Amino acid sequence: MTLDEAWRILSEHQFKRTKNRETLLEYFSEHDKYLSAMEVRNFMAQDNPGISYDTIYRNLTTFSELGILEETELNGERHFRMQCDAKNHHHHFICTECGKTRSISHCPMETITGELSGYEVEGHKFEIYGKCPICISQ
Amino acid sequence: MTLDEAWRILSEHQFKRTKNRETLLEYFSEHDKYLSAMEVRNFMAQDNPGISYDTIYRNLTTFSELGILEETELNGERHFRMQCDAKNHHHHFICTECGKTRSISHCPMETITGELSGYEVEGHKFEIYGKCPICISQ
DNA sequence: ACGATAATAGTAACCGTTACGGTTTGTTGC
DNA sequence: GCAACAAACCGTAACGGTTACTATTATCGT
Repeated sequence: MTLDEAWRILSEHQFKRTKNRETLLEYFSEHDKYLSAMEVRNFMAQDNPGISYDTIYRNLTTFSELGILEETELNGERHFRMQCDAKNHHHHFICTECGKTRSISHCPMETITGELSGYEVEGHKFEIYGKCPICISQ
Repeated sequence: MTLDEAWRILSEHQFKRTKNRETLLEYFSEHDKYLSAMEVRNFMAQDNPGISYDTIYRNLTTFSELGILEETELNGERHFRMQCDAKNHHHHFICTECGKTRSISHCPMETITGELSGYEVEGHKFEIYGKCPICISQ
């Protein structure tokens, strides 16, 4: 997702354009990986040393709900990344070393819904963990 | 997994048979669902009102490492259930209403490893969330 | 039954997250 | 551009699940 798309979604929902949100989106647009709330906070504190946790978490949660960010839980902490392809449903390989991700086009749900007749499927999570080629060679 | 199998694994690893562990295993053997650490604590407190968090978490972690329990993270809390089939790799549908689970035999990794040449896969998570037939009809 | 050592109780610290009251900032209509 | 209103923010404290520590107790091989 581009910055322009993100800002369009925000303005459509009457969210204001603030310096904090600019910094936050800029940070995510430059990283192709899941980032913890603390990593986000540390980056934003460079521009704005007194930034509040309230601001960090409120915006991360809002952006996640709007589909601007993707969220997942790694090691008991909330992690976020820029929504990479809102149109096409997909999953991720996540490098446990550097955190970088790689999209997986295949979705297992296609072949499974038949196995769950009588059940109401609301969602699913499919993530693969391991080492990416760069981290393997180091 | 049966209680006997669990105790065999424990004794093989020189873990002692204690009242707390008996209560804990009994509780899991009677529930076909993921239970939070707090649910476990509340149950065990009936027998042993002064039970320590240390005891709860140490045993849950130990049992999980030994493969007696399965562990997953739901809503930011650690949840555990009796290992249902240690031999055959499988995944779960998890009812978001009652917490009960249903095994899914199909594993998506079989069809995906080819897509990840150059990557070192260490693990994966595949969970389906929704409502089970019983909760739908209520 | 004894002694070595694992297991536990009681309690406090830890850490990521959430919540709150008061202040500042962005936007909208003039 | 300015006022007014609501949204967004800061500073800080509370919260909840988890982890850690020390002294005490229980288990098990001998």
